[in-house]
Amino acid sequence: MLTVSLASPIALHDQIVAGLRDLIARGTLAEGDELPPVRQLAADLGINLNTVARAYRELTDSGLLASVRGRGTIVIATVERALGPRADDRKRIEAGLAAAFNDAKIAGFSRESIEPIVQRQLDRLWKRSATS
Amino acid sequence: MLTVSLASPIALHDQIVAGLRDLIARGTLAEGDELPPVRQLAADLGINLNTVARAYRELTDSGLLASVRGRGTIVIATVERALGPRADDRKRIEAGLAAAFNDAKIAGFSRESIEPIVQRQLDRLWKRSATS
DNA sequence: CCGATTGTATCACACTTTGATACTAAGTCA
DNA sequence: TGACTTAGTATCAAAGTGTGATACAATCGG
Repeated sequence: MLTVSLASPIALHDQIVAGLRDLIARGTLAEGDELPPVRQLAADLGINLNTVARAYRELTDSGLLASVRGRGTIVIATVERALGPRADDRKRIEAGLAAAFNDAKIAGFSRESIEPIVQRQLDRLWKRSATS
Repeated sequence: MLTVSLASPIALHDQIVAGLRDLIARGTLAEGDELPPVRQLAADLGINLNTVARAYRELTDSGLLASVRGRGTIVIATVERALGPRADDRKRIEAGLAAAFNDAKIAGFSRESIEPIVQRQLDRLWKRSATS
């Protein structure tokens, strides 16, 4: 359900955050769903419980999760948030896309080769009958 | 031409790398162009020269720049690389796009609202007569 | 109440980032 | 050639960040 890589240059807790956000974004984790306890997920991933706890906390601070000591952690964000995107979100997201596209351009991708990748990503999150 | 933020969670040298890659990707910096000396760019940005040197070195290792002690640093990568993208590049780029799109989905963006943003990013790098 | 389970806080260690400083190589000009 | 400037590089220290070991606190079930 979730994996991390010790060899990755990305910090472990950031990998967990990204993985959980991915599961939430695609609807695998929906509002009210319980997450595994920090100790269990840490054991499954072979890492320290603090690292998982930190990821949970960051997502809690972001308003996606809710943790109660002794009870557990659940998802509280629906996939489409009630109030829609804010200006801050847009800026951050545009920066993320720009970095990825710059990377693609320098790596030698053509527009024709990158567009199908983008379409597949969009289809993955915002379901639409496949174009093929 | 380039700015960095001390407040950003992203490391300074990574900000410089991303900024230079952006300039290269959009063609502002082309093959053969000289980059400012590490001391000058460091002074302009108000940071240490080692930080700039590290960014230059990382891009040199990536094959985008060439540095010669005593002479300077130049761009050696054309925007479209000779051999085209490799499998590693594709994986990394897909991961970057997925993270940005997940972010957008969770932030409440609809597919209709994200698509124009994507199109504008693509137009920015792979010029095409504007659709407007 | 007592124990089990869960998230949280504290502390230590290792690695990374950033900076201060010194060194080395290439060019310039007398 | 030799002195000087300009360029990237190497070395070392300080501060910050990531990860882990351990102990603490809150909740639930018997």
